[in-house]
Amino acid sequence: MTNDRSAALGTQRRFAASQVRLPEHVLLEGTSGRILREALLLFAERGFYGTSIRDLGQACGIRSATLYSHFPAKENVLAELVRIGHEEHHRRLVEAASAGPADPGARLRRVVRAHVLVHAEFPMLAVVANNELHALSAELAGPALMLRADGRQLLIDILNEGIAAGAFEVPDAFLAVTAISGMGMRVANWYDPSLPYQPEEVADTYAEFALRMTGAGA
Amino acid sequence: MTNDRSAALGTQRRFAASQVRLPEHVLLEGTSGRILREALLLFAERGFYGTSIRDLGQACGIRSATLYSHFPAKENVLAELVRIGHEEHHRRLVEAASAGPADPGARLRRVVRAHVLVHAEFPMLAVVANNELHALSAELAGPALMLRADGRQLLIDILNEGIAAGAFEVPDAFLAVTAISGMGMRVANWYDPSLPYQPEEVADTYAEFALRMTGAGA
Amino acid sequence: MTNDRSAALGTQRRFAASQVRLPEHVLLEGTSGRILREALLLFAERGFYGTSIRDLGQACGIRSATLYSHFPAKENVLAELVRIGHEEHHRRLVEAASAGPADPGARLRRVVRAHVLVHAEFPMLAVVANNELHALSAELAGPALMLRADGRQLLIDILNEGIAAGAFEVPDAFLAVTAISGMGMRVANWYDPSLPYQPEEVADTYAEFALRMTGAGA
Amino acid sequence: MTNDRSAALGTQRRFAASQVRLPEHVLLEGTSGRILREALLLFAERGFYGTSIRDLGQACGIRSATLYSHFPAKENVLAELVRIGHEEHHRRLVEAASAGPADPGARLRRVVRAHVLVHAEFPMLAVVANNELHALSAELAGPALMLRADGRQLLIDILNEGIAAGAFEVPDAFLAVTAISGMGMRVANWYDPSLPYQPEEVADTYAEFALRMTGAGA
DNA sequence: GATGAATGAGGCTTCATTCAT
DNA sequence: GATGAATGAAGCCTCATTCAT
Repeated sequence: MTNDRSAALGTQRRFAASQVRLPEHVLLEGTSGRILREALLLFAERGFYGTSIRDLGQACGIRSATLYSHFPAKENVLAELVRIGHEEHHRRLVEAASAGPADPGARLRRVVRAHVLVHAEFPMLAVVANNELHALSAELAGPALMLRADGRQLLIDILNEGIAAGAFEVPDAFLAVTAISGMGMRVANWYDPSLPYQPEEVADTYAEFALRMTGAGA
Repeated sequence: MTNDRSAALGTQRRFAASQVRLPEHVLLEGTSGRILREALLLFAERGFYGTSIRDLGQACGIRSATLYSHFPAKENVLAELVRIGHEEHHRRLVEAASAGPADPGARLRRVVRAHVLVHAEFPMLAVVANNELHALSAELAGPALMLRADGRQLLIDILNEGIAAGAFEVPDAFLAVTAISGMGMRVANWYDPSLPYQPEEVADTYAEFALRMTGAGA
Repeated sequence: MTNDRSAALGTQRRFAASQVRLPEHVLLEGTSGRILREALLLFAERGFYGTSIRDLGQACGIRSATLYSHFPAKENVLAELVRIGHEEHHRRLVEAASAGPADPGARLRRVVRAHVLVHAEFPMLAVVANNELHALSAELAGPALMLRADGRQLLIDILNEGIAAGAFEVPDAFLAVTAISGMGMRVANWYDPSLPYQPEEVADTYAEFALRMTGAGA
Repeated sequence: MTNDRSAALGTQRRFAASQVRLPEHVLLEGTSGRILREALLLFAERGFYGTSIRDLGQACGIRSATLYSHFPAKENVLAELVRIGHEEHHRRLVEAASAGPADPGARLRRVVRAHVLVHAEFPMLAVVANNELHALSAELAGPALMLRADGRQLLIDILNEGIAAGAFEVPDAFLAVTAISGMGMRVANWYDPSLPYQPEEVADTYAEFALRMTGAGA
């Protein structure tokens, strides 16, 4: 670890990443896509309430009124980003849980890798999805909250399975889940492609940490 | 782990705690104290930009204009909360690092305990300090950022020390720091006194997790 | 008179009628006709300023932009309705004044009948023509104002004629005109086909009232 | 009747009066009063939707934001005017119905006089109360509608009473009420202090008209 | 300390209209 | 004829802040 790194971290406010990225399957063409991309950056940097629609319009090169040709309201731009973020996260978690050997250790490793990877690959999206959810109405936040609960349950099940199978030995399963989940979520706040780590390296290392926490480390 | 717990977690937006708490040494008498306490709740729930001074005044039972008899501006209310949060966090970290046996494992355990404990005891304060910092001007955010960097360095030093001494064996020291730091920070988002865990239990368990991550677990 | 009737009247805002009607000779085919009919309802209910072209487009099943393929501007839709309303009113008044016995009593009866009839048969049109005229530019409002003045003069002439001939005995001719004209105009606000009165009944009765007012009642 | 008069009437859009008047008991001091007075003129001239809060603020010599120190919303300014108008109208009607000789003819004369008088004395208020009610939400319009229904019932009762007592002979009581009520309401649209009629003259003459309509004329 | 009134700036959103497709 | 996207203006309202009382 160099001082440069800590210096870089020291000035961050909400996150370190500087590149706007969205999952590949997300349509980014046209004005709608432009709006989503610029909103991702602005909402991540300044928060939903800290971003005015004039800010957003200016970033997109349109008048703020034009925004309403593409989204019903400002809130719906956020809702779309939150949806994309949660769906991508959930999709990867589910895929990781099911694809590959079924033993708890291998599953845990795959799921933690996926969890971390999505936070390292899409840090802004994760920051927005995790930190700006409170700005959505209950109606618009609902789907995301359901996916979130589902993903958490997936991790809980693996932990319980591993404990039941004698593969894991943890002081407390619930706390293990919060710890594993939490450390992965925070990756979005500090990871930056300019750091000398590939997302996969972080994912692998965090997976190793998770296995060590469960007493099943290599 | 029961489904009840995960269900309760599933509805959270920014944090689970419901009780406003500030460190004991913080003066909370008079209108100024009332303002700080209500601001803590509102900023944690809705964010700085999502809270108007009218909201704040109403919560305090005063007109918004009265606020200016106690604070120069809205931003200074946040700055004060951010200061309190970071100072408490830093004070505890430094104290934990210095008090007690000097071997890396023991120090790491004490520091992680302190880190987690402050997030479990003052979840709202931590949420505000961690998530609303971006709403402060560089000038007002500066002191907090310095304390934050200092605390992180403290953890880095312990890790490096333990590695040098052969007490710790980690894939990567930087990633270990981010993981340990991150899982502790997220405690503020899910911990709630109504959960069947005392803050100390969480702190002890997370410290155990940290030691396991460093290969020095019990 | 039952309480039911007065209760029904009690909830009215601008008018009681619920059926959109326009004079038979008005072309209502095609999209232009549809626009006129829907505008009649909306302008009557909410007023010109209270109706957006989006509202109007939606009611017609078209996009608001399509409206401009049929009318130069929103104002011209109103102008057309105002024109139709005033022309129909004027045409009927003139016809009533000229067709039939020339004695003042008979003429007054016919003219009042026509005046009331048009308000009972086309209440929405009358409400729009009478209440929304102020939303038209002077240029577009001009023709309607001329027809209106002409119609009023027609009534004035009949009154003066009857007075000169000794057929009428009124305290004040001007006030008699305002009273007769006014009570007829208000018919548009309360008449509803669901009431147990045919438009002709109302017209006959009001004509009788007018004659009584002039001292020439049956 | 001169041509001048009809010419003057010919250019009117919504009403002829040019002087802003409110009942004497209405507090008109301070900014709130100023707002009410200017709103009365503007709403009468251009309608509620045709008047922007910037228009209103400018007329009052304040910024539009200041309006919100005195009224919760634009709609509440209208609601207050509507309330004042309906209460004044209702108060006078009730007073006229009860004060004086109880025979139906005398009561009818007094009530019609009151009805007309209030429309001649406060033409703008009447125009706003009668024509802009549709711009109020159901909640805010409710009280006015109740007063209106109550006033109408009062007239209905007098008519029925007179008929039962043999004092009146009308073709139809309901239509007599609509005619009497309607001709009085329209006074607000044409009466102007510059006309060579005192409000009392109009009221007396219209009362005479009403009595003639009921067959009880002098 | 506390407040009501005032303000300038700006919030989000809708307005009527245009135009290339 | 019809439309989706765009626009400049304007809609109502709330913002944080000031200041005389």
